[in-house]
Amino acid sequence: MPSPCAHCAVRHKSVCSALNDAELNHLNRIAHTKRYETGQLIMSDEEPTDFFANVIVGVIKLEKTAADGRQQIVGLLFPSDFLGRAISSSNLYFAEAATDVELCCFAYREFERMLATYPGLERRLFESTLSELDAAREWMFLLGRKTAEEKVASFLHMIASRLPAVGCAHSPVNPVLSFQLPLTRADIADYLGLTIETVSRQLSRLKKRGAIELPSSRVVRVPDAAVLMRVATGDTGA
Amino acid sequence: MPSPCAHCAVRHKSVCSALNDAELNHLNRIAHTKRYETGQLIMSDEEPTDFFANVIVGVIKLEKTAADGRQQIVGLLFPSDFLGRAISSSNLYFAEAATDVELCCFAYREFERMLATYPGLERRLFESTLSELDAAREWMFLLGRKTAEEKVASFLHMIASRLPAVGCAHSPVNPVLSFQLPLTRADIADYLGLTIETVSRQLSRLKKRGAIELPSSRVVRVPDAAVLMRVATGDTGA
DNA sequence: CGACATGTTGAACCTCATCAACCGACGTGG
DNA sequence: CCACGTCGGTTGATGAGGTTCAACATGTCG
Repeated sequence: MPSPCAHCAVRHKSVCSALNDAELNHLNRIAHTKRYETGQLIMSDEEPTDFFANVIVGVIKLEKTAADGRQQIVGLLFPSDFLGRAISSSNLYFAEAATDVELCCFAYREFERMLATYPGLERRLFESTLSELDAAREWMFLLGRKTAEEKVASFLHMIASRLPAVGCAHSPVNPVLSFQLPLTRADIADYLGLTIETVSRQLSRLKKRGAIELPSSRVVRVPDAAVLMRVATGDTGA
Repeated sequence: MPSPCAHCAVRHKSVCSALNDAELNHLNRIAHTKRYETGQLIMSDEEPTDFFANVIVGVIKLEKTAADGRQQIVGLLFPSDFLGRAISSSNLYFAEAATDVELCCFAYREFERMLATYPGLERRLFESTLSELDAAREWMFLLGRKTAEEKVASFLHMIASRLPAVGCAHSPVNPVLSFQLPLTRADIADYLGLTIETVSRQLSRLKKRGAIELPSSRVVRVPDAAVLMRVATGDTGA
């Protein structure tokens, strides 16, 4: 009998890709699905969490909050991404569902044991941590050096490339990108180090420029990804 | 005969701490020392590098550059830190000596083999990567949400806590921190997402406030680390 | 319908970037 | 030896980009 994992949407992109079928069966035995609604806390920064998880559906924010209320999103998790600090003790940020979320969870203890048993798994996790580090550093450049317009354009470009293609299947000929924003304006602002007003204004600006269309406030169409990319890098024919 | 590593300054803090004496001897056989002067390129973002290294002496900048010349430092490496992406292929940033630097280098191939042989080593490297990720995310908050004054205060506080204690040994009673800045104003600006002028002004401001003293432009004294910390977090008795 | 959350737009303000002058230290060459 | 240029750093004047405060629009839910 085939493992339920065989039909998993993220089977070949998640950390599970490091495991063969037999090993996957083993992993599957300690796994269980969990759902969260938009806005729910998934991992606290105050008390330790007792599980790891693969993101199956939805988007998760990793966020830092200061005593005075300032917030900064320090990472986003998409389907196939891994949640939870392998090893580690304290969390310096918390995880919250940005959309409705479905996770494939592994109890802490048992997953640690799997890590020890299958070295490929730990290596795969290491690789994904290195990717997170790359992404974080990319974002450091954005936060420190990009203008508001570049930030918003970069954000849209990133979302367009990371979001699993959904809803744009109806016109396979036309390479127009169209997607739903998984984040509110407030979330986007907290991700880009801006205010919601500035985000809103820059979106309007990009629309006027023709770099994007906004059929509704949460839906974005990108007629030409290259144009958006050029705005994102400040490469405006100067 | 004791391994040369026995007297290494970073023996117990670097990744080497994962190895016992015999293993260390093995590692030592593939190691060699390299020196760089301030400003020298250590790892390029264009061509792959053929070695990993422990930082023995000095400070290294990890830096990103955009086509139009904008720069952002995305990480600093201090003695005992590890340089080089275990695994990985391309580098998205380059490494440059911020001060004169001494490295303990390992050839790529052979170090990879050691990683496979001693799983503790890979795990130790994984842990240090997680710490880097934490640091990067901490810095994302700084870049996105802190004011110029908070940024500079945070930077000084970070340096004070990471820099190996040197030169302040003459007054063990008084807990005054005093240290040399390993970075120029331009570097500090690139690390904080500011301009050199703003960095300079904020340093003067902190001096006027009494949060720091500046015996010379590169030497900082911190009479009270708690005061500096409060400025760094915007906790100014509001 | 009203209450509330989300998003847009306008006007005033402020922080920080920009441009520029200046200082001291250092090294070089006439 | 001093004139000179360069480099790192400081300080001032000015202005732009983003924040703040505020009003308004839109959509959803009881």
